[in-house]
Amino acid sequence: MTANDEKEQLEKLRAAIRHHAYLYYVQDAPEISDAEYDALFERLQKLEAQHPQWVTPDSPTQRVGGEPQAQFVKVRHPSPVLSLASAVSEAEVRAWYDRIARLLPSSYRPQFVVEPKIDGLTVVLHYEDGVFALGATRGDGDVGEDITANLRTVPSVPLRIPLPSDGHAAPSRLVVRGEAYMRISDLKELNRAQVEKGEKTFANPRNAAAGGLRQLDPAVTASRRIRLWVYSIISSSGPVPRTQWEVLQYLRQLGFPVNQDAALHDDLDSALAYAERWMAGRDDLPYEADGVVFKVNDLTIQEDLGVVGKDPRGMLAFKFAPRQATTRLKELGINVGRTGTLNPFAILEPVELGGVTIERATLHNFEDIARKDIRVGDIVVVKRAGDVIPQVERPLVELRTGAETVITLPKECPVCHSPAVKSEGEVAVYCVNPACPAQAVQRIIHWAAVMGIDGFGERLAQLFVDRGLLHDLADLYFLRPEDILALPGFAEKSTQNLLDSISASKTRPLPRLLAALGIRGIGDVVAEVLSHHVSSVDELGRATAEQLQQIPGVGPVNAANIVDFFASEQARRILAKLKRGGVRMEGEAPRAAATGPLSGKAFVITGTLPSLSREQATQLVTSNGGKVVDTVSKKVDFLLLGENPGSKLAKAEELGIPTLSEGQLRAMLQAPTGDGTRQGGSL
DNA sequence: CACCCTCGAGTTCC
DNA sequence: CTCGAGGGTG
Repeated sequence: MTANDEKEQLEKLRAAIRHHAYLYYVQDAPEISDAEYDALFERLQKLEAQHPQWVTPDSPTQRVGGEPQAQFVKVRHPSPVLSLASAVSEAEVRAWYDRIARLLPSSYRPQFVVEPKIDGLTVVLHYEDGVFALGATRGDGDVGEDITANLRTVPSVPLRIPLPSDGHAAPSRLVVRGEAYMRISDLKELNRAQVEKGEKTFANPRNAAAGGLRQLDPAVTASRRIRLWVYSIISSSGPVPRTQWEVLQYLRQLGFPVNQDAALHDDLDSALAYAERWMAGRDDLPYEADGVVFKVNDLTIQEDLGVVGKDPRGMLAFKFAPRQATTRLKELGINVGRTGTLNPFAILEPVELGGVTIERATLHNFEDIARKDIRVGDIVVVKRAGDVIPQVERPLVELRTGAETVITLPKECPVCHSPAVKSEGEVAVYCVNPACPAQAVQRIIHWAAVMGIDGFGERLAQLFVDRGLLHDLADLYFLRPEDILALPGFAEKSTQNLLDSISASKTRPLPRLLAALGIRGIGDVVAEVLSHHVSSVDELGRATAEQLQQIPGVGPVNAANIVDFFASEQARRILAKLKRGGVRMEGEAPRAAATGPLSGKAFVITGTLPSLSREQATQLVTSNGGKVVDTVSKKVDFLLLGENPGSKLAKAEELGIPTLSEGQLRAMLQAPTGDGTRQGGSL
């Protein structure tokens, strides 16, 4: 074989390998087996080894290797690489549309391209004379980092723009923007390998791709199975299509990998419908997406619309509200409850979920932690219960590195360092010190909330305790204006408001008072029942356990809790102080349950009512003889239904409980005699 | 004694 | 909202 023959064969091999790599990585439709591909590749390597002078930078063999770099060089982008404004609801997308429509000629109806928003790392690729010359991260949008050596190892990054099939000539200079990402399956594999090597695992594909591309040693990047999708042209020496849709076709023709799920729509409704449909199937995608991007198709219009900050007006990310996220559990925190319970919570690496950044989440209790085997350092799945309260669902055990630490029961209270105890057969762990300052703060907050001292929450309670102004809840009634005024954030007016609010709390109905004391196991409902059997706090204090157990809803445990409470030195002191402070400790005139058209009926309120606050609605129901309870159960007669109801509605439907609107409730009150309601017996 | 139903307690973020 | 557990019932 002559040298010329060999050179020709070498070129053919390269072309064949490029072709098959393109089919495999870009089209995802290989025509030959992996083994056949490997054979071609080995043959090329051998030829190049024999003729090093023929090795070119765009040869498929040049994807691997390269010298590790000392650091990344900064690269200025030819024009700013913009970011995206985002929306989390259809309403926000429509609001965006309304904003841009006002800037457009009134007769103009924009088309939209909807593209998946890939969870990856934005990269900028430069081609000189059709050859991959420079690749950079987005950085701050103006300046990124040169990661050319690493991007060369990514198989779907064309090292040379494949010759287009339809006669288009590749421009001599072309800069494109794309997203480097990992498939979910590849990430899993990578994490498995990381665990074996005892190295750090990745919580999501974006971190893995970003970590992979920011390796100083390209050989490491090469092992990461990173992929690419390209979706826009940043600059070109040749003609550029005038619409986004044509840009995607053009990039595809040039041989770049372009996501297949992009779609062109003639109006916003159609685009939104497509987006919703596509998002619904997101769990089945091989890659992670965090939403879609809406782009005004006409690029001239996009330019005319301009930029706000770094966000082009002509584009919008429509993110789906994820129901869960994964992040690292950095540390274990412990809260002290009002009753002395030590409650574990997770301190997390901040993660966005449903439009808010989550930094903490409840871990419920230590048994739950043990059952789920949650450890400090774990990557955990976090979700928001009822779309509000973050909780740690489970650890991703397969992502463990061995550096995680098992969570054990606390030995002592994190605040007062008294011993922590767990009684047999009980889940909760308690701080044994009744004088624990953390408990005092919680009891004060509870008192203030139940007695209706507005605006006195955790922050203030903590502040007042720290400053030595409050040692227990009864001290509230001995606060002096000058002490409050000296505190940060308080002036004349706010001081007076607080004092007025405290003063107003001195005369509350007996059930409020009983609930506010914070006796373990005694909440709103039991306090209400108790108030029908005693006329004052003192009378309750004199009751024996046997007497208390006669009261419905009070069993041996609650009876003992009540007796123990009144026997404690601390409680006696506080009760005496409350009396001195002028707090009324008796009920009003002997009370019988109010009677009226709603007698004997139990209501649950859900959602926002048109004209009544929750408190007003409760008042309205109780003053007409009805009862308002918090949870839907078989004993509930009606669900009072407002706007945006929560899960109570589903529960009520399940139990076949009728719902009422505020209007229907009012109509029931108007009715001369209820609808055959039995008169609730007064106790 | 084994269930079922309700209540209490604690929870996060804006 | 969720879970544990108290209280009542069969």
